[in-house]
Amino acid sequence: MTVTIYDVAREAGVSMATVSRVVNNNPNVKPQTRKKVFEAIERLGYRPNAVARGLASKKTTTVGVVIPDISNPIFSEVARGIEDIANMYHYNIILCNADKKKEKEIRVINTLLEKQVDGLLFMGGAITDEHIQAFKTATVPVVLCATTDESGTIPSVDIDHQAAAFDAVNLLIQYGHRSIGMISGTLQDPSNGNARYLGYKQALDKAGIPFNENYVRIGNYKYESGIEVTKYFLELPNRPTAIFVANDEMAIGTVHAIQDAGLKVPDDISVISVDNIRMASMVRPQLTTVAQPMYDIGAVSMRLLTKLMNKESVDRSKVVLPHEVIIRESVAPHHS
Amino acid sequence: MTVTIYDVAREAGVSMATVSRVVNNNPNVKPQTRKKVFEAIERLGYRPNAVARGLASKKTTTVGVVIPDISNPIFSEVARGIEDIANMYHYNIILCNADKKKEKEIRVINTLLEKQVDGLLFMGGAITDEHIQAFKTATVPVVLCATTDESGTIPSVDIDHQAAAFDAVNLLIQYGHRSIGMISGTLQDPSNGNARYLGYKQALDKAGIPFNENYVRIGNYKYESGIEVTKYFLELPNRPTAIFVANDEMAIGTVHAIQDAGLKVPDDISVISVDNIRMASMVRPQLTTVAQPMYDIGAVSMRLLTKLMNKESVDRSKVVLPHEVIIRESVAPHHS
DNA sequence: CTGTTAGCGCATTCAC
DNA sequence: GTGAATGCGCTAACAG
Repeated sequence: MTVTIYDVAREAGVSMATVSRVVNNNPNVKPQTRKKVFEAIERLGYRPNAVARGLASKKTTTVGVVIPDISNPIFSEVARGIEDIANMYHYNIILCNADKKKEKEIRVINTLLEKQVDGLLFMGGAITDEHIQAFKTATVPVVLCATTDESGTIPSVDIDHQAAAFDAVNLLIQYGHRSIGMISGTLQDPSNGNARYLGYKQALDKAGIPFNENYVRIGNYKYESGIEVTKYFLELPNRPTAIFVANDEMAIGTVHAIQDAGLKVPDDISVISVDNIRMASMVRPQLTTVAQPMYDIGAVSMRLLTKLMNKESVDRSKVVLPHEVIIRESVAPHHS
Repeated sequence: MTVTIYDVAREAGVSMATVSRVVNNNPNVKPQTRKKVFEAIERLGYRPNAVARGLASKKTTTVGVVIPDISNPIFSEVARGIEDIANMYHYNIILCNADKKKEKEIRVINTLLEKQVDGLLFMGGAITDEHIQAFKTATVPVVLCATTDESGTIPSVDIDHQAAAFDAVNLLIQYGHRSIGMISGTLQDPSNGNARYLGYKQALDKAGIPFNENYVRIGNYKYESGIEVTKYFLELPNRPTAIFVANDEMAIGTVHAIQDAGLKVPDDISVISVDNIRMASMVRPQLTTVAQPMYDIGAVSMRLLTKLMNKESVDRSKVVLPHEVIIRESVAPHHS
């Protein structure tokens, strides 16, 4: 039924070792023999069995990528970066969606490890002890991308979320705003949600603006959430003149909520966020935001992983990529 | 270094066959023995090697999914449907992005087949002879989702794109529009791009509206493309009063181009499209569009694949799921 | 340059 | 219920 390397060997009148050599591009084969083998392969429609190869060689040339939420544009952009570099180094990648569920993340890590991937890339999300535990059982290298672990034991590639948030809020302050609201993500995630919150506080602090609890509300990173929380701000007796939103998607909700209330962005209220997903320039006004180099985060983390898999030495196993403030149309100076 | 089934056997004082049985939930094991084995597994931190298992059993319990463009929300939603059903039937799925390149699609199909997946799901995109050829070499079942092949030889799950387009344009006509532009995708793709074009023509035809070549322009499904093409329409001496756009993303571009020109949607120009991605309701005005049941397309195709993998008989191997016109805010009656 | 020989880690007969 | 033996398809020494 299925044609094996042995069938090819017989057909070509050589040994299976030779077939293996030509299939694996081993140079130690006479061109003539190589040709014979290729013809036999063609004739028989032979397709190498990666499973058998993996068992024999103890390498699968594939890396597992766990993606927290396949429908989140951030992660899909990171995935592109991962892929391009993976292809460059001739690794296959297998993507596993984890649906934002911690339990599923752990499960996926384990099945990936069972499948004997040569390395693991873990994207996004908060890193808990359970994660660390799962990573520890791995005999292959692991790198985090677009997230970090607090303990700092696992190689990672990410931006400095606190600094990014700081820069965003700081821009608002430079534009004369002093009543600045924030729509945050969950504070439970230290590497991301909480970091952005800290950046916000830090910027206020530096400018000598007192922190006002009523100016901070928690959203869930979704568009609808942005709308909802913004309504709260709009009903405040002294509503903020600018809002810092933890991600672009919520920020679009914020813009629409403001517009739906008959106000204008940025004339009445300025809005700034973080991420710079494609959608950020698919709104009117276009979003001013702090860009995360998503593609690069993916590319660099994959490159780091290849080094680790090759047992090359790496200087820093925790790399922080630069972010950039992208000025568009949603922020204006505050006129008092 | 790595602990094998054999180590567990020794540790538990049983044979490897027994360990294999408990790992695979074979009922023919005395509870007491089972317990001993589990303890040994725990103690040693044994993790089954899926590669070895795959070689021995000739099954990998994983299905390969090729996704044409991971950053396209349509496909990621379809992928969710696939995943949920796959989990339900205890299959792992490995996602492979093909970057909208035919050459890469073929390559990915082949590596997936080499990896001995138990089945293959091919998403989106035009199906060429090369694809068919690649599928033919597969010894495992293949199903297409969100696309169809013309020859009808491969099982598939999709909507009737022509009918969907027809319904969209028909709505416009019922609202009194007779000057209806269309922004199409490539006409090279029979199952999708061309089908929507045919639906447009069909609707005009039925209403006795003469077809006007200048009212049809080809875009590339991207936001920017929607903007660009719409500008062309706006400069037409007798510009259309309504535009049918082949997908939501371009339609958002259309809406913005119209607004940027100082006109209003839908008061001045109505816009309707196809897909109903999340973003369709993240614009002002919210898009009236024909919904594709993306999640269901994924779920149904995965279900179909499980049947095929089990060699169960299926009644129809080409299933067409219903679409639905979603009325929102971007279409208004035409006032002459 | 090419062939022979051993496994890789496990599922699966077939006995007992 | 359990164990012993065999082989899945291939790579990797090793020998020649």
